[in-house]
Amino acid sequence: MDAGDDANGNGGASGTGGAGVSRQPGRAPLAAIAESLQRERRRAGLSLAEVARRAGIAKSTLSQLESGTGNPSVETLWALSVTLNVSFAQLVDPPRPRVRVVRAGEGVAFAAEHADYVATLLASSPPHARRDIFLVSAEPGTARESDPHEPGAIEHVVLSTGRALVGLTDDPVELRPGDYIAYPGDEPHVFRALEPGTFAVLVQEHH
Amino acid sequence: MDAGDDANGNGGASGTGGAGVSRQPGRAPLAAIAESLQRERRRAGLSLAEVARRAGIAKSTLSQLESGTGNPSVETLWALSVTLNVSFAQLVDPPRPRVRVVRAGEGVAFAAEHADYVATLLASSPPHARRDIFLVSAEPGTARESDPHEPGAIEHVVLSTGRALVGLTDDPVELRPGDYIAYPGDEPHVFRALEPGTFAVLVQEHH
DNA sequence: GAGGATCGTTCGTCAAGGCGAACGAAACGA
DNA sequence: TCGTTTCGTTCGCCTTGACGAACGATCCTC
Repeated sequence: MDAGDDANGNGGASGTGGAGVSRQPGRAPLAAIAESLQRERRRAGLSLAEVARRAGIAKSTLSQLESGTGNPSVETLWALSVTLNVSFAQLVDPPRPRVRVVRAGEGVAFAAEHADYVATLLASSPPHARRDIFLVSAEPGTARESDPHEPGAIEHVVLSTGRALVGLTDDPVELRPGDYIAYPGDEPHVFRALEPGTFAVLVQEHH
Repeated sequence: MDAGDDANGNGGASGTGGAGVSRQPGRAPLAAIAESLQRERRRAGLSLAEVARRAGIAKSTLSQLESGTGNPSVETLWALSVTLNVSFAQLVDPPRPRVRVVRAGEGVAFAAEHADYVATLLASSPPHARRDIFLVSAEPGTARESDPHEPGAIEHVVLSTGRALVGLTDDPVELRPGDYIAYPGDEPHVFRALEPGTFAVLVQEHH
């Protein structure tokens, strides 16, 4: 991984973890951490000093970590994971190849259920790519509640204009233009426009 | 760009979390680790001394960790996760739904090579699913030309506000709010804002 | 109650993590 | 060529994690 992702993902841990759990390699994956740190930093196009500054650690420390020397504390690694926008688990867990199966016949059939909610499919996922991109146009009124999708699904929303309450039904977040949110698509979630002319970009990932 | 991310991640949460970006729990979850350690140990019905012995660490150390004091190194936590048969991620991440929010203006801003172009990484891709989501903020002026990425890469752009010329360098297309374009990322492409305050959502896929 | 065994915490010591500063290497420009 | 800037590594110093031993508390049995 890069990193991240998890956005979903991996979420967690869970996810990941899951798997990983049980049999972990006896040795702590310091080398893997070193690799991940450097890869993610380069990926972001940042210098060692810059990342260290943002994470609030010494660049000498980061240098040692990237070279595989050292055994970082949880706080140090956490700060780096936050700065690099990578899930903590992903830094530590050896990136295992995950084979995912997309079952035949699966597909998110999408239709606007409510008049005050319109989603336009911009890019549909080919058989093996698993992401759909929607442009969502919504007006204040009924919220659009979605039943959970397949396990592991993740949704990303970037609000373009207006205001909206988005996220898990339990705990929605108010978004303003430019705000971004990601949440597990396999739990009940909601999209409720708070202003007329609310637009958003929705990226759905299925696994 | 790419980056990673997790944006979503879960988060980072998952772990990681997030990153800097967003606000994950800014603080390292030492309290959560403490709780998890004790819960898992009790679940296994083992004494503190026994777990310490199996993990090869001092029981005093484990005692402190379970009390929330201390900031364990990766090796120490790893040894405990193996002994308790719990994924490392699970120890660190509180097993909760991960919702990640990146507010406008937050996030890892990619510095733009040009002053009039800023891309913010919202979600980065995991190792095998590769997609990065960026919020692009651009001002009229120099165009932002990108060198080709890996073969097979595809970019999707949804314009939120303003106007922009987007697409292959040879044949860019003028986008208005709500417009969408997709083009091969492995050919030279360009993003040129035509109005001040132009925002767009960029989804990169690599293969 | 005294003795023993087990539990988890606290204390003193030592090694290692983390830091700032200095250093060499490489890339520009004058 | 020299000076400047930026990169990443290396070098002492100090703080802190980790250890082992001792300690009080609890729960037994005799």
